[in-house]
Amino acid sequence: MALAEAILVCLTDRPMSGYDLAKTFDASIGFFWRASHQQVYRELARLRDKDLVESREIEQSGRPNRIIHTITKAGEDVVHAWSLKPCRMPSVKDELLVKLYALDNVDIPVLHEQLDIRLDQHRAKLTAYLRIKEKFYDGKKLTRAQKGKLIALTMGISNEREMVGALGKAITMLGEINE
Amino acid sequence: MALAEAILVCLTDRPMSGYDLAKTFDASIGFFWRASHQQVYRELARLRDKDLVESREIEQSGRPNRIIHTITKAGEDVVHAWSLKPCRMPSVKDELLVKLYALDNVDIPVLHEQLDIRLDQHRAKLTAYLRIKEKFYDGKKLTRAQKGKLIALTMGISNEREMVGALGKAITMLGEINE
DNA sequence: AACCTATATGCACATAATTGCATAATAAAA
DNA sequence: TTTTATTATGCAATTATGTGCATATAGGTT
Repeated sequence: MALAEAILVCLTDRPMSGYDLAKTFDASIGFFWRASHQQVYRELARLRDKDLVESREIEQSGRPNRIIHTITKAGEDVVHAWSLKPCRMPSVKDELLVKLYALDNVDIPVLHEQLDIRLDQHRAKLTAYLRIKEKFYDGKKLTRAQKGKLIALTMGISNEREMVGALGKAITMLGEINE
Repeated sequence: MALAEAILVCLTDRPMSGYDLAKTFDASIGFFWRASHQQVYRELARLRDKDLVESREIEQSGRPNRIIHTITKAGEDVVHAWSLKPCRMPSVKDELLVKLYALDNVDIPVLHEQLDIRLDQHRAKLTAYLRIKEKFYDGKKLTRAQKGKLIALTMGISNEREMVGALGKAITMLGEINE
């Protein structure tokens, strides 16, 4: 249910359209909570029904009107209440690890490729995170809100770096099996 | 959809009851793909409908009869076909990181506690994984299937170790904000 | 005596997520 | 000239996941 809260959190920063939010979920906050644009629009409708956001339409010509969503007082209260509730452990669901676990029932050269692909994906993420850190955080005077985002980003970086290392090791171990 | 495949993979090892599978999902394969016993029973019914497993009942007295599920040839084919399909990136959804991201809208002492709790959870996981590695893999002669499980476990260990380190660092960074 | 754990199965309801579809205009690139 | 990307919204159907409930017995603990 924390998609609602993630959206509300974004709106505490500034009022946004569904489109803006969807983009935000493809970048910044999406590093920690992934959601598609369809999910965002659906959740926005629910938030509006519960009066946690207020929506007003901005006329545009040539394309659909923008609908700008603003968090309400009730919405802010929901965010605060959520911040007090314990966090769940993110549920582990990784097909790649299941395939390693099931090594005897799996095509090993294909698995090798899949590990390489995953390694590239984590390398790409790491590069993206490092670029953001350098561009927006390094050597800058930061507000408290920015410091929070930096802590989250730092965890992301550490995570991706570890995955790159661990996948490299896994690929080596897998290679040694066939010798 | 890989719950179906995860179950089938377990059944390639040996025929099992739903209860056995549920226990397996609380331990070994559950480290990489989490599922509750309700999910397992429901998925087993679906696998039976598709003739990917064969189920036979074993009479017992005093408690419900055991239903032993055996993977069929069609089931093995499904596992093999699955092994050739590309793996998805596990979808990131971590409330704790969202709370850090939203630092300005969050109760900081409570967040501090939540980070401590998460740190303990990862420490506990790390300890459990290390114990399993020591007990079942270290200094033993391993089959290929076991080597696969060891690679997956090694990645799990590396992951947990990194999380413990990163959370420690995050807690320090959070502490420095309030100074 | 009351409670907890293990064994063993599963339904029903609710919430969440994915996938495909649908619309509609502009501007730039191939 | 056709295709693709960008802006902008959203529904419908399906699949997946989570939560609570329900049953039933044996054996050990407080």
